[in-house]
Amino acid sequence: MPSLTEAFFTRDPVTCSRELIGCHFHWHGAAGIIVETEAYDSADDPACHTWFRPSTRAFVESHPAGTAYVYLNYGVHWLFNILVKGPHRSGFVLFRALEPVSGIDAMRQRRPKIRHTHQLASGPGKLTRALGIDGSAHGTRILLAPHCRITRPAPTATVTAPLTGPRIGISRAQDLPWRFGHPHSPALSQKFPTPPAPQVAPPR
DNA sequence: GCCAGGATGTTA
DNA sequence: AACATCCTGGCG
Repeated sequence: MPSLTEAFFTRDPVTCSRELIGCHFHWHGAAGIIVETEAYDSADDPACHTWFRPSTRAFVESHPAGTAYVYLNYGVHWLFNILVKGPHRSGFVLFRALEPVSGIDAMRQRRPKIRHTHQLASGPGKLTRALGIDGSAHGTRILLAPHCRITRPAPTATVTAPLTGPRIGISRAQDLPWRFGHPHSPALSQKFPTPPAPQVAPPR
């Protein structure tokens, strides 16, 4: 399976977030399928940290595409993002959920109370806990690090139509459908809204 | 199964 | 004061 390079992240955040669904994320000997992501746009997205944090605007300016942006949320959970810098748009991809594939024993050790495999990383804070990601990854170019790989599946296995919906846990910009999910994955953090009924009756 | 509430650190 | 969350306990 081909590995992503930093070039993947030199496009716009929404495209990157959507195309990451179905890719495999390897971190220090553990790995899983990326089943849920969210896009944040550094220019005009009120939910993006750049909207209200000068330090995050400086981070975007001073780091290349593919840099990890990791921060502590609610004082409790590390959240893992990758910096995206395209010619027209920049921002972040938030990794929200993973379906564990390997290194499951290590994930269980870090999340000892979790019974079901598909609940080990079914949320952005759970994901970082399961993989052992913390603030030490912040600001590093993960795709150049030997312990990190993101691989793309064969074209036949690519998720062509990920689920979409509003982002979770934010109060601003609820109208933007910038959350993406793997259809029918058991490891999503929450259900996606059912898509609107088709406007025209399908042919029979 | 559901929901209310608490823990907790960094930013502004 | 707000916050891109998770877990627990209480209730049915």
